[in-house]
Amino acid sequence: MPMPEPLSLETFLPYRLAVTASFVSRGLSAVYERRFGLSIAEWRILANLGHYGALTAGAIATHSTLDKPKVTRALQRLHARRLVSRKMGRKDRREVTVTLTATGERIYCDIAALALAWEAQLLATLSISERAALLRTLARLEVGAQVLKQAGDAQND
Amino acid sequence: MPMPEPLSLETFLPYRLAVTASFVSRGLSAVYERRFGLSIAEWRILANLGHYGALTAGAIATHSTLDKPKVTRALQRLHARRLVSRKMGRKDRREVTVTLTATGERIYCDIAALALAWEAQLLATLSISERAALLRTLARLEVGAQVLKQAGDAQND
DNA sequence: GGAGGATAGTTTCATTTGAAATGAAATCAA
DNA sequence: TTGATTTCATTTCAAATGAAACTATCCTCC
Repeated sequence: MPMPEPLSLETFLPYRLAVTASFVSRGLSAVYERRFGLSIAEWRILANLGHYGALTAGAIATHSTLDKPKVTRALQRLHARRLVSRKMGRKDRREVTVTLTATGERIYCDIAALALAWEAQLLATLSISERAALLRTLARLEVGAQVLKQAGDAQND
Repeated sequence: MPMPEPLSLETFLPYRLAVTASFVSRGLSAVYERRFGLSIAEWRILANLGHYGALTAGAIATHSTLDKPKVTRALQRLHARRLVSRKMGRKDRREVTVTLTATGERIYCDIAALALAWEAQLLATLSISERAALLRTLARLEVGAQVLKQAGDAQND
């Protein structure tokens, strides 16, 4: 006797979320990869610096959910292209505070405009309330996933 | 004069989607990685085979949005563990048709049960209609992103 | 003050990745 | 049939990845 089919991929949320995020991410990155030669990590860092202003490398890693080596390497490339400047922390000299250069700021603004236009097209079929609901739901899932993960990890130690 | 700040990462959908998907994906994978020693790619393949039945390697790649080398390698590992069996296509002998073995089926069912339980916990804070709305919205975004990407690629050729 | 321990960022190195090349088989065209 | 073209899966190889080790600095407590 075949088991009842319990897991339908079409409606299994972790799967749908991963697939959608992958499509959206690749669609958007096509916009800036080709034109500006930036990786996803590099663009995320520019976006965080553009949005929050000067940040330490660690703060970038936290905000962007990139791991530390990725941040270090992306910053090296961005620095080589003179899109960011680095300054040793004056109080804590282990810290590196990173800022957008004028060129970096310009590129950030250019990409931000393109990214927002792309997002607007993507969201065109959703109503305002649907967009709001989506963001609210995503935020809740993010918190929920973190809580569940911690609970699971704690159980296995 | 500073430019008006247009791009807020807190509400920029591609970013939020990527972050949420990453948290959810890692949270869930913790459930089966440790207990069953399966990578995300391996589990996705099991899930597709369990759901759709026998598939060719190419069909798996399409359904799972994994690239072809990843599918090949994951199948090699699954085959070495005797969780899947491979059979040369009878009509087209380049094709490889992959099926779950009895062991594979059993592991798939075990993980499916765990995955569904995990999903249920994750979704506990959402109402039925919120869940439905989320799935509907994700599906629309997936299509939209594909269409936009094709439009963008066409422009740059 | 200095020993022990945390913390910020970098580097190392074994593993993973995926774009492109390859091989093998099918299909099309002449 | 033969030659050119396409398609399926695998392999290759240069590049990316990330866990763990490392360096430099800071902090704490005796």
